[in-house]
Amino acid sequence: MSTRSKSPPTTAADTPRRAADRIRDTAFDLFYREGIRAIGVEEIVNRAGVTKPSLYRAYESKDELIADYLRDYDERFCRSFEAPAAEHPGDPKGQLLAYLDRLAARASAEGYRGCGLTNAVIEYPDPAHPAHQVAVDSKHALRKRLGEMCRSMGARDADELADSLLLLIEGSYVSGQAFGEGGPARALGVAARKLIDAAL
Amino acid sequence: MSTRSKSPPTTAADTPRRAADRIRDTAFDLFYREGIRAIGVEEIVNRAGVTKPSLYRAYESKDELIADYLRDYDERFCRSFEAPAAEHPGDPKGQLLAYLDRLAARASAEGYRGCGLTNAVIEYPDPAHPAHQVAVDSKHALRKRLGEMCRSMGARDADELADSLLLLIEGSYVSGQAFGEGGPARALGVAARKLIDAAL
DNA sequence: CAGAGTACGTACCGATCGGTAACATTGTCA
DNA sequence: TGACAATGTTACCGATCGGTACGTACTCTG
Repeated sequence: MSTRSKSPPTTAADTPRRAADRIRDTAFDLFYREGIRAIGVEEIVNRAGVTKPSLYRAYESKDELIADYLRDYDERFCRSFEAPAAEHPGDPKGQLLAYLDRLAARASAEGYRGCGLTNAVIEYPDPAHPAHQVAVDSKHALRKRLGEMCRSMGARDADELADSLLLLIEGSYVSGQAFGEGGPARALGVAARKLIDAAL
Repeated sequence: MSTRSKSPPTTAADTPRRAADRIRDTAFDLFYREGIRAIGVEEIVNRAGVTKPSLYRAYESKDELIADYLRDYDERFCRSFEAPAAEHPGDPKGQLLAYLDRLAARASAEGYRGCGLTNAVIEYPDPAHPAHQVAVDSKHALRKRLGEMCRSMGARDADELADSLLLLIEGSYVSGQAFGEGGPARALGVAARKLIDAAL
């Protein structure tokens, strides 16, 4: 992460930190929870307890900050997606289901805000916008990764199974936001298992 | 512009029309294609060839216009969702699959922009915002309707099947935007058929 | 201690946002 | 003809948008 500290001899690990770090963390939180277009740079710096020039010293534009937020989101997503690998070594089906089950729980709980990358694609439909590009790249990587997992679990039409699962996953992201607690994402686990088992 | 005077209830169904109607049509198009937050009232009236006061004579605020757009969208959606009923009378499964197949085709084509209601939920995560409310109400209605259809086709756990299908549908909406042509929505039809058949 | 460099804040910019007031113009119908 | 409703015209409002010129405080080094 960003603990390249060479100078903070103090125990700065709680609140103070560098301005750029506070901006990044605050932007991450606000962009994710409230939406990117809904949040102005002014609000970010206010909540971060810094000032605008500090933001523009670290990022050359708001779009750059947005792109950085999305790259950060993608990184965290990848970690959380691959995390179950350790618990289920050599068991791609188990790994995938572990992620899916945790997703189902989060997505059918109150206050869920879906996937920041998916949301970004919708907020920025213009393919030329950096936010759109970063988010779409991430989605392509996910699709590919899903295909590999399905292939390595010996599915008949691995790509088709992967796409079906991707639809269920993306569906969970967005319907979690529309339905809140007890939303349709509760069906994610069983549906995925049915599709996987039918393809093995 | 060029059309000489003759605005009464003549055959004018092309361009002139009432200002309020042009505003509504233009807003529909722009909100859907570009996103709601991305479009200002100025751009709407410019493209509609009218002026701002005309907009504010027809709608008391931009939020009102947004809500009206979403109600309009919901109306059209319901029509397109129920349309297959005529072609498949007394066959809920056939009706549902007919809608799904058409959705799969649209959602895996270039330039698809998903569901305006789903997009609105993401653009306006605040449950107090009218846009959020209209969109969420529509989604609840869809979930209910899906449940009825699954029940009337004799599914074992109709609500669970309905939720699974809803995940696939919403997944198609959003991933259509991220992947464009040849996206995962092409798997919608087969996945839905597998889940339905497994539940009958 | 001097000076350099880093890190940050104060105050401001022009543009655009959603929204409005006041008035002129038009076409329709009686 | 004359009244009315609908629309356009122009100019404006305060707030907020993304972005910046410039001054200041700290700290590290010599």
